[in-house]
Amino acid sequence: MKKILNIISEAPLFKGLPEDQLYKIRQIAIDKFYDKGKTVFMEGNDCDGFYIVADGKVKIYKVSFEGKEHILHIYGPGNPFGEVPVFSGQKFPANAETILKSHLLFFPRPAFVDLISNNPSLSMNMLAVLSMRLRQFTVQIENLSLKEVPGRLASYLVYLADEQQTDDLVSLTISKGQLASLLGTIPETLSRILAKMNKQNLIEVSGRNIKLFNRSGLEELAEHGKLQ
Amino acid sequence: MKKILNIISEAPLFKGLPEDQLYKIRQIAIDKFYDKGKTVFMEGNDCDGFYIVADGKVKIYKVSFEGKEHILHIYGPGNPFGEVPVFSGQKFPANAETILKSHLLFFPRPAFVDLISNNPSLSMNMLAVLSMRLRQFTVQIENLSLKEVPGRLASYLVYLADEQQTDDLVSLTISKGQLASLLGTIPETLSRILAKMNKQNLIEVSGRNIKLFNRSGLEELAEHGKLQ
DNA sequence: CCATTGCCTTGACTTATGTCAAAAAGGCGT
DNA sequence: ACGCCTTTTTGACATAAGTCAAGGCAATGG
Repeated sequence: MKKILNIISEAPLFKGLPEDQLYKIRQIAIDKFYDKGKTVFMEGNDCDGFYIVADGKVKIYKVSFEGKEHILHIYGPGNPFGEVPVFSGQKFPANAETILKSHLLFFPRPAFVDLISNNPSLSMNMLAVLSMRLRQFTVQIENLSLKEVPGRLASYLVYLADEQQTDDLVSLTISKGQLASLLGTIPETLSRILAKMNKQNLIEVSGRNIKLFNRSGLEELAEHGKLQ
Repeated sequence: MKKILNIISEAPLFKGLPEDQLYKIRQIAIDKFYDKGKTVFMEGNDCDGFYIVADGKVKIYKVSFEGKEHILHIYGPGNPFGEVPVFSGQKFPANAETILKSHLLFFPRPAFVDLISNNPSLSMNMLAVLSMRLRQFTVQIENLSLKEVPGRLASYLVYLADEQQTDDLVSLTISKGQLASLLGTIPETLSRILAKMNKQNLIEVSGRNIKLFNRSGLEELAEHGKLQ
């Protein structure tokens, strides 16, 4: 129970809130447990609340008519998801599925709306979180429309290195198939591009571990595209 | 002056607010006038506030290293833009430029943050607006990664027909070059696809007016892709 | 130790879309 | 009506990336 309060207090959404508020928030949160590969909600479902990942990992994705899947985000501990329709008052715009055994906190819409409309600093936090999301989407759209796959991959690798605070050895936290989907491409293409980057001594791939030989080269690639 | 209050009261951001609040909002808004083709802000600029279009039209776009431009949105009267960094506290994530002679309302950040943190229903509105934006972005990303250009164009035409409340004759409010950029492609490709759709009796193009001969065919195309 | 399963890679091929260059079609002011 | 400009269309071509099919690799469990 204490651990949960910890997660809540460290989630971006609730950061900096006074302790009594955190308690109230904990009180309206409902614990939900999922095995790996379980659906949390599906596109078109009515939204009765949103989630925060306490433990595990969740992918948010859309599926094309032909069944091709595109992953929009992968969220881990502390990240909220499904909060958009809470405010826009519509159905879920995408699917959510656990990719690990997960523990989620569910915040029912009415209770949360109540909470937020009585707590300015919570609503400011919420605005900040949504704004960050919008910013990330802007980057993602830029990547999809302005860069080719090698550029997107390079961005991702640099981003990973940043996140993992290393400048030469990153490890993928998702399968290559999922990475392909996250980058808006297919496994075959990803595989070929990784091989090409290998050949050009930009990186060295062994399984899910990738050594970055030439970080500035990757950054350049992420910026300007072309992997001749 | 009265007209401005009208615009404010009808903007989604401020819809449903009590009159005294609208006055306060009007008081912190600064009028700015731009000729066509003027830059409002550029990517990386410090954000000192956000804008609402009172009159005219503004494009939000990103530019790739090679100078290729991708339009993210086009906003008209009543739409806010540039509000993301107000809350995420960062620089502008994209460029904004008028595509018509425009009258914008500028809301300085400190005054607006002040306003919002003292007014729960304004912050709820703001949350709803940001959520809608996120939803639109989700659709846009889906389009870019899951559909080919014909599908994206078909979506856009159906959307336009909806917006213009007609089921057979729509008129583009932007140039074809700009439309291409909005769809994440180039004018040549757009032109060819329009010609193809013509040949298949889906539409008839004359200048900026497009007759939709087969709306359900377009909807199908928007869903499933492929224009054989 | 082998077989099964899921994940990843490779090869051959197709196709959508971008590039470059030039012509055609529209606006607009004089 | 004229030339000047921008926008749009067309054509020939190049290429990134998807499709299909097969094979390799690694981990897991009998």
